[in-house]
Amino acid sequence: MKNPLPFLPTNNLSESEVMNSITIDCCVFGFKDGNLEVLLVQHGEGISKGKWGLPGGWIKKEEDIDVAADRLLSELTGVKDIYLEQVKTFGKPDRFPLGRVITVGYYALINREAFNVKAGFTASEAKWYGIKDIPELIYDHNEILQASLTRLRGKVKRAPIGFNLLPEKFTLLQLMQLYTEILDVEMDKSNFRRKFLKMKLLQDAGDKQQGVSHRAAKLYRFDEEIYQNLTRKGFSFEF
Amino acid sequence: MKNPLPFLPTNNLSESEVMNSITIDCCVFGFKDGNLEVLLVQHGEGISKGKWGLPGGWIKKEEDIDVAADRLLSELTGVKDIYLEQVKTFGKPDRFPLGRVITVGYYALINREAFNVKAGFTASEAKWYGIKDIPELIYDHNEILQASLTRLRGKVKRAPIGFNLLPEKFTLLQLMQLYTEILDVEMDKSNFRRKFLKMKLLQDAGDKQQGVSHRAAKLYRFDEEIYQNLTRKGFSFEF
DNA sequence: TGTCTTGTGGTTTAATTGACTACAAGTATA
DNA sequence: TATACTTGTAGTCAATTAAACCACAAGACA
Repeated sequence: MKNPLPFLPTNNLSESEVMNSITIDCCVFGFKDGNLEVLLVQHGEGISKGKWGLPGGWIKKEEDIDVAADRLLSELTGVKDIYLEQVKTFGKPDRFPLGRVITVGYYALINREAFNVKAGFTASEAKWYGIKDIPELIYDHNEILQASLTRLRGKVKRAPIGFNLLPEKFTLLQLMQLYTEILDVEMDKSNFRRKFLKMKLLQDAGDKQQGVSHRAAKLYRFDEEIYQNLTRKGFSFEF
Repeated sequence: MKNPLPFLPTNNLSESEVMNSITIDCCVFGFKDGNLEVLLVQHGEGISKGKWGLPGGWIKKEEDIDVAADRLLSELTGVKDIYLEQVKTFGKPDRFPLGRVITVGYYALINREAFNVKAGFTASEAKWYGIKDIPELIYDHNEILQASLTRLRGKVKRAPIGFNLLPEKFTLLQLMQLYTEILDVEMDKSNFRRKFLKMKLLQDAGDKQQGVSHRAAKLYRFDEEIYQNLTRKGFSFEF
């Protein structure tokens, strides 16, 4: 059966290898210098040439959709086991201009210090954009991005997923800035400190910041094991 | 193009009218006598004959997926404008035994007093099951139901959607029982009362219960307008 | 030495929660 | 008519939590 939609990039997959009416689009979040950013790619071919959009691609015929999202992401970033969560499926009949394509939206959180975006994927270029400086994107990608952001904001209050955006060791102020940026609220550093330490989710890393021009802050590490215990009881990060 | 999956019921749609690799399944919640229930249908034809599952169906080629879910539901229940929310898309390659079919899961909340399930749909029979008495369902429908329930539990704490399960006028104790049942927690009627009234979401309906063998309780009504105002500020139903 | 910045440990006060008590308003029935 | 029974409604009180601040320590830098 011929792929009825030959106008979409196929990520080096032949047309017969993929499902022909459903794709995946992924909103990759990163955090740098206190700013929340999103990884966008510039389409190098087809009708969207030159425009920015979310990275995405086809699902293989015998591939789980979560696996497809994971594959797409490691093809793009070179990193495996990225935090990934399905957001929503977008299915307006006219969302894609050249045919009916439904897309499953995901968002991902990555530690920007630990990877480099691979060039040459299906896109000619990839670039980080600050969350407040998102340009007009192709198709309904602005809507997907907005839904991802809303989901991230909700999730971050109920589960400690924010750590996926930070390096392994971090200071309490960095953590607070992360929450401040994601939730877009001001908070008191002293109250944040007390509240977060009381949860006992953080492990003292032993050492301190290096090379800063002020008093060096203690470094902490997120303790996955302790978290698993707390998860059963459930807890909240309302600030 | 011939529908490659002629073994699925098509809800009176011809094969050429639908997308052939994607369906919708819907978990319909109802509330009766203090119990949370789910509407299941028994498949009357095909390989799943005799087994129970969630109501579902195909998406038309030019139809938004949310619209398709809404259509499916009003075909089944005869009620329009039912509260409906997309939960998640399920895409394991082997979830459906006879071919690759991805399904978008929704859940719906309906007021059981306001409708009758229509017989004859794609199913030979439809029946309400208590949330604690769900049988083994076809395909991955148990998983879809579980995800829907989890989503409902989360959502009900952050938005006043529970009212969709109640008749227009209800007592505070009915409302509390609804929360008790959905969240599976005990609560104090007096504290519940205080907390809920403080939100000022409820409008005094003016009259009282009729025909009960005890002191008649005041009836309340959910005030959509007031809710819209509060929504902007955000609020929580933690009990 | 003094000043600047950021980190860290507190206090104070108001608001919220959870557990509980008391009683009011009806119905059923003896 | 009186009594018990059930559910609705109101209020108390101790314990906890949250928000707004304050004070100072630890280093860097001039």
